Amino acid sequence: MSETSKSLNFIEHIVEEDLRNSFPKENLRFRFPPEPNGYLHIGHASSIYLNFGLGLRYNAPVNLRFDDTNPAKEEQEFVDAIKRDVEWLGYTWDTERYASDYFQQLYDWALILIKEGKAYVDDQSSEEMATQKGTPTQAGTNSPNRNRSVKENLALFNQMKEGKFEEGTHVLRAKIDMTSSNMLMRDPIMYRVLHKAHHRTNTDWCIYPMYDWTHGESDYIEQVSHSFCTLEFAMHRELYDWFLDQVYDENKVRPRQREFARRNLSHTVVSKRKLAKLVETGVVSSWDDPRMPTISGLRRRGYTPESIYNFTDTIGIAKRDNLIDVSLLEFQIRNHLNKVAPRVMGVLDPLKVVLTNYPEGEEEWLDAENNPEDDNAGSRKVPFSRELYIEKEDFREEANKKFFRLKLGKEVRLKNGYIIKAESCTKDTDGNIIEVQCTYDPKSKSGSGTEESLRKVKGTLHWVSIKHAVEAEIRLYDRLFTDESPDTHKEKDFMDFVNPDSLQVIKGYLEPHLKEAKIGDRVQFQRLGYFCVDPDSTTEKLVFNKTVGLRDSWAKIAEK
RNA sequence: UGGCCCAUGGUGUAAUUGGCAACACUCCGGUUUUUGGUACCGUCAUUCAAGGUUCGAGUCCUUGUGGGCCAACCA
Repeated sequence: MSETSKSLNFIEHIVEEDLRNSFPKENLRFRFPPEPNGYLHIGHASSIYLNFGLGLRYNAPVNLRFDDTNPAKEEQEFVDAIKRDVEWLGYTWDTERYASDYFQQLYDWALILIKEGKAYVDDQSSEEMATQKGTPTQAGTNSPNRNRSVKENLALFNQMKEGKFEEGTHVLRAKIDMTSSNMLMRDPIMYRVLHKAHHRTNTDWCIYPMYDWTHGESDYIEQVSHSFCTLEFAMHRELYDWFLDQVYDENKVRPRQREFARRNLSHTVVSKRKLAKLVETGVVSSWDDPRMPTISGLRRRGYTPESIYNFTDTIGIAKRDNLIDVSLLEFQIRNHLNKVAPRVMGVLDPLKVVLTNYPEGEEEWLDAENNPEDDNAGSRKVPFSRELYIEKEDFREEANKKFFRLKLGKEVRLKNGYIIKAESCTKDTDGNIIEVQCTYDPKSKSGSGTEESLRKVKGTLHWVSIKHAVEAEIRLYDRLFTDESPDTHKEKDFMDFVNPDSLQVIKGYLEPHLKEAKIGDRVQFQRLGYFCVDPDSTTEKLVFNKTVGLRDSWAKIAEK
C-alpha cells in the first residue's frame, strides 16, 4: 500500500491544514463506525480505506467502533462478520469499541442536560410530535411538554429507565429550537423506550440513545479527532456540534465531523437495508452470495483484498454524487489475477473432437506453462489423447476470415499440444454438430522445436482430454440488476430491476490436476476467465465460481 | 416556498491552492503474442451557462441552470 507522492483527496487536505494550523499530530485519531445490522459492502470499503488509510499515513490509531444503539436490528453475527471482513481487507484496528460501552456515560450526561433545562421528557404520540415538527419551509411549534419542571423530567426519565413505560409512550428530547431551518434541530429525540435485549448489554437497559446523541459523544469519549461520515449526514453536523457543546472540556480534543460522498456502484445497490431485502426475499442465497456487492460476497466470488484496495484507491474520496462503473472494479481483479493466477484448461460447453490419425488407446502428457506472467510459476503436465473436448463456439463448418478458430479444412493449434485440421463433422437429427473429426500433425508438438511446430496458425484453442477430464459444477454470474442504477427511480422499486438470470449453473470439464484444488484457490481457465473454488466444493464434487471473464475482443468483433 | 451540499471527457479522480487541464478505466484504431488474454502505441474535454475581478480563472465573486440531501421513537 504505497503512499508515494500521490495527490491528496479533500479530506487529506483538511487534515494537512489542521496540522499546519498546529493541531498536534499525536492527537490524530480516527474510527470506522459500522452499525452491526448487516454485512459490510463495497461502499464501506471506501470508508475503511479512508479511515485506516489516514491511520497508516499519520501513524495514528484507528478504532473499530460498533454503533450499536438499536437492539431491534443488531446482532452478534453481524459484529463477527464485520470484524472478519475488515481483517480480510488487511487492516488492523487499534481498539475494538462499542457505543453500548458508553450507555452509562451517555445517561449521566443526559441527566446533566435535564438539570440544565436542555432536555425534557415528552409523552405525546409520534404523530403529534411529527405534526409539531413543521416542514422544511414551515417552522415547528413547541411541544406542550417542553416546559416541564426539571424535577418532573428527572422523575419521568427515571421511570423510563426503570421500565415503567411502554415502548412509544415516552421519549427524552433535547430542547433546542423548533423554528430552526434544520429539521434535526427541532428538539430531536435523545432516548426512546425499547424493551428489547441488546446483543451486548442484554436487558440492562430499556431506554436506548439515538444516533445523534450517541455518535459525537462516542467520538469525544474516544478522543477521535476527525470523524468521517457520508453526505446524507451533513445536516446532522449542526446537531453533532450542539451535543458536543454540552459536554466539551477545552483541554480535550474536540472531534470534527466531515462528510464525503457514498460510492455508488453501477448495476447494484449499496445499502445494507436493500441488501438485507435481497437476502430476506431469497433473490440471493446469503449475504456472501457471490453476486452480492458485500465484502464477503466479493471474497467468495474470488476478489482479492489487493484488488479491492486498488479499486478504492483509484475511485478516491470526494463530495459529488457518483455512479462508478463496475468496469473499474473488474479491471482491478483482472489486473491482480493476471499476475498471480495459474493458467489451466477447462471446457465449459463441450464439443467432441476425434483425432482420426492419433493411435487409439494412446496418451501422452504435455508440458504446460503455469503462468506466462510469472517466471517462477513453473509448469505442469496435461494429458492428451485421441478424444478431446473443445468449446462448441470454437468450431464452425464455415466462417469468414475473422474467425481465427476451427473450421472445416483449416488448421488451429491446440494450446500446449499439436496443430490439428478439421476434416469433417457429424450432426444429430436436429442438425446440431455433435462431433468433429480432425487430423493432427505429429511433428507440430508445442515446444519440440521442429519446423512444423514453428508454423504459424491462425488460432490457438484450449481443450481437455475426455478420458482424463474431471467434471465440476461451474457457477456463472451476471449483474444482479438490469438497470445501472436500480435504486434511483422515483416511480419504481429497485426490486423491479432484479436480473432473473444472474446465476447460471453448468457442468465443466477440467484438466485432471484440478481435482486437488482447494477452497478459495483462484485460477485462470485459459481464454475464458478467472475462477475460484467455492466453499460448497467437496472432494466428491468440485464447485467453481466465475470471478470475471477475460477481456473479450472477439465478442465485440462477433457482434458486428 | 426554507436550509445545506455538489457541478472537470463515456466513468471515477487530479491539477504545486490564481500559472501549459493530468492519471486510471471504458470505447475506438494499431503493434506484439502458442490465451482474440497480457504488454505496448495512438485517438477521444478549451472544466454546466452568462457575466465580473485579474497580466492570467477549472480554481475567486455574482446570477442562472442542473443534480443531491433535510420532516423514522433507523443509522
